[in-house]
Amino acid sequence: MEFLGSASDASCITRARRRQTYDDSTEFKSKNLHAERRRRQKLSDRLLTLRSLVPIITNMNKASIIEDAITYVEVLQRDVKILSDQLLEMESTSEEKEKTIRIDDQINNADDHQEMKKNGIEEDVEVTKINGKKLWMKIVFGKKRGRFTKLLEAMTYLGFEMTDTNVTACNGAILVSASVERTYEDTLEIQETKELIQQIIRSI
Amino acid sequence: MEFLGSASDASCITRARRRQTYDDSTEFKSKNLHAERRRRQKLSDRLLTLRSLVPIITNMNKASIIEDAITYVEVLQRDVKILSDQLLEMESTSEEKEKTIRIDDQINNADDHQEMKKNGIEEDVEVTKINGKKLWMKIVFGKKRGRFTKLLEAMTYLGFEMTDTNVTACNGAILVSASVERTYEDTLEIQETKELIQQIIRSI
DNA sequence: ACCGACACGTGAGTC
DNA sequence: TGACTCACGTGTCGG
Repeated sequence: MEFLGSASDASCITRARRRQTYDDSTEFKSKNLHAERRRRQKLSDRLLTLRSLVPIITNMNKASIIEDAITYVEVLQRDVKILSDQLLEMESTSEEKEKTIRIDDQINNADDHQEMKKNGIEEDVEVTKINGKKLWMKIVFGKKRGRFTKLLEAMTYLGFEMTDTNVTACNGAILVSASVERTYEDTLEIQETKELIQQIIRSI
Repeated sequence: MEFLGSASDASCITRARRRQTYDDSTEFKSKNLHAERRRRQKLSDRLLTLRSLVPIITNMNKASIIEDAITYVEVLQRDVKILSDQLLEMESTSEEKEKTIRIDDQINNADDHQEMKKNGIEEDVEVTKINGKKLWMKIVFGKKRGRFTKLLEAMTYLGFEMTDTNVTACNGAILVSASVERTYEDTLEIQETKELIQQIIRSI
């Protein structure tokens, strides 16, 4: 029932200001005094860590800390919702786009590999050397829409210069024979060039 | 200094349990008694609204409420980070995809008539006679996806046999020069052949 | 009976 | 000075 207690330290939230230092020697009071102190300190610590998580702080008050935490939680929840919605939307549109591409692919370059193989023709790339800078190559590949143009583009882009090109299309296959030299490279490795062409064909 | 105060209501957080009802009639104490009551109530309200925002609640304790709020804020922050990262990644990959598609389009089917004409190149078909059964022809036409293949198909279908074909693609145009002879027809009219080729190009 | 959580009233500090 | 916040000690419920 007595009021004057025995509180020595009082760790405040706002600052380390010492307050209400009482005498501890006189009389010992309630048994739950220390427990209550611990409880208060725990709550203050929690409040402090909460405050450390909230970026925007208006006041150092307890109530303000909680208020700021409330608004921050609301902001975070809204952000999560917005972000997940955007992500969902993006995924769906991306899937649609993929689908469109697939359909596009199917419509455009419906590959005649079947027909080609049915007629006993197989893909083939042969490269032989004519001289140091010049190669001759024979390429047989399944007809796809735009595949030859792509091959030309790719080889032009890669610096190949094709001369005396001979192209024939029959039975769902395209045969290309051409002399090739690379513009800005003095040596042309046969195997390397062959693999490059195979890679181009595979990629288109 | 007196302890027995005048607290009538005590809105607890955990439940609406009435506690510590004191007598208000006896004596009036500190002036900040009401202010303190208001402050406590405000803080309790804030804590309650904060609790309403947190989905996972372990205990109804004040400290537990704040603790749960802390962990929840951490989870939300992590979620926001993860989501924004995913979104960013998706956007970049999507942009890459778009870019790929654009490049693909540019390579494939974007009819480059505009670019071709911009570069001073015009469609052209020239046919000259080599000998009775053999012609030489030069064809310049705007690049479209599959146009060359179609040209080859059409000419094969019409019985043309092309030898020494030279194909170049640049600036959105395709130039084809080739020697041509018709398999099962002995005479090849120059003007006729030229018009036929023009018709083929127009039709595709 | 013990222990934890709570609201209370109050003194003390700050602005 | 007054308005405000804070920590304190305490009584009192509930488990």
